[in-house]
Amino acid sequence: MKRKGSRRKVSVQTIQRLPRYYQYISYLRKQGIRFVSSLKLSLQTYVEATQVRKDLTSIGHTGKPKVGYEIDQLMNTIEDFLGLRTIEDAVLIGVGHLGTAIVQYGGFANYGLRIKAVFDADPMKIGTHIQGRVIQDVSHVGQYVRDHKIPIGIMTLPAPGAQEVTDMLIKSGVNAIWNFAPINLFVPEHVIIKNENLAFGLAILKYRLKSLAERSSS
Amino acid sequence: MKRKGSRRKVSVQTIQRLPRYYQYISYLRKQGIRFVSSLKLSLQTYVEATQVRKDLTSIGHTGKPKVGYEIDQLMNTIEDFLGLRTIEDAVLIGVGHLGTAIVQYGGFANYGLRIKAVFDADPMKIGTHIQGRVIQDVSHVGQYVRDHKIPIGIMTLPAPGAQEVTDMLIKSGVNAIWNFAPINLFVPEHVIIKNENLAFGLAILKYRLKSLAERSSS
DNA sequence: TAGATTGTTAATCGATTAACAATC
DNA sequence: TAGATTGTTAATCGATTAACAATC
Repeated sequence: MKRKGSRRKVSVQTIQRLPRYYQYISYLRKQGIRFVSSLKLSLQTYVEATQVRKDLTSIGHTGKPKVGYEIDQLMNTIEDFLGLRTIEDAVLIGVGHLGTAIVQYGGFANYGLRIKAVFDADPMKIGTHIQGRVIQDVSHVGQYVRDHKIPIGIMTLPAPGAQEVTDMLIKSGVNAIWNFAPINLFVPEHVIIKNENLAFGLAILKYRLKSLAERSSS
Repeated sequence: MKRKGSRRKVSVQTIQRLPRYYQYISYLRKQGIRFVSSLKLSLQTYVEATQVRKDLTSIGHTGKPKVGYEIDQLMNTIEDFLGLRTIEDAVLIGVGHLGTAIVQYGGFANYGLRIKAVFDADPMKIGTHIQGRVIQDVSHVGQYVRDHKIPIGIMTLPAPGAQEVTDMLIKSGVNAIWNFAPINLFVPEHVIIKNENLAFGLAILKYRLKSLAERSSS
């Protein structure tokens, strides 16, 4: 394995912007468009054009003056950088509506996620099917993770019990937890945790609405 | 209305951290705990204690040396600052699994959101019920928004068609769009847009997994 | 070629962190 | 009181922006 020289560290801000560029160029590509400029990316993502160029430079991508960035190439670069082409297996725990939405949504396949098995605690659900998968008893998830060396656990279960199941998954060997339960899950240092909480986005939306109302009333 | 003097502008970073503090202190409060220190908040949210104190100062909240912050008061301050106590009405368009999950989740009520009516394009769904609401024909949503002066539209429909429905909502007078369709929606300047995309979180998780693998292999 | 667009250096800006006095 | 914890000023750090030369 050759190293491409020690790159400067890429900031978390840059990493958070990359998926947004990626979403847009995926869309352009579907339309058959082959090149994109930093200015176009800027207008679409509300990131300064200079910042776009810096971000792309920082992950080792270069464009052509007067032409811009070749979309196919850029997709490859971003996919490689974020590791989207490595397909990772996951188990999902909690087959409620949110869990079902995640299992059914085909888009995650593009990001290298494969949901291998789903689990629930509800005896009424266990044994039924969803998207070609049998819903299994959550008490068997540890064994499954161990047997299949699953690296990712997706938590779409209610908050009570979520930490317990997380602990079990980690003991069984998962490396990462993608958490949608409305609770901050704790994991040991060597485990990756991504806590999502839909209410956070709502809080920010409400704040902006409030600010809007204050502005227009003054 | 008295003004509390012109406060310095609160940064977006601070605003993004507030919901995390809020989640944690809500949890503490349920346990009957009355005070919290900046250090405890720091350990829970991975924000430096100094930063926590600065954030709280910046929204006009003060604590007591040696005691910390009174949780009830702090909840009030954050709720007021973010505007969570103002209850706003919303319509939701797209009653798939994600839409259903959002309608059913009781937690949003704490953030001042009331989903008044739900809409879908599927004739099989129109007329059926969900959580005490009749699913209405999406072609009537504009009229509904106008008649009831609804300020928020929640988009949980597939990407194709999402922009059209958004345009209609805006023409009918909504002030804000909370978008879960996997597409960047465009709105005029005076309208608030919050684009959510679950895949973005996944991309970041994948990146961390990749980095973890690289570290441990070297 | 002329002009558009990239890549990069330098300047700015603002967020974070460190240090510590104030105080309950 | 002594000590823990807040609130704030000053220092640092790094991200963003501006400017512009390079170049296709």
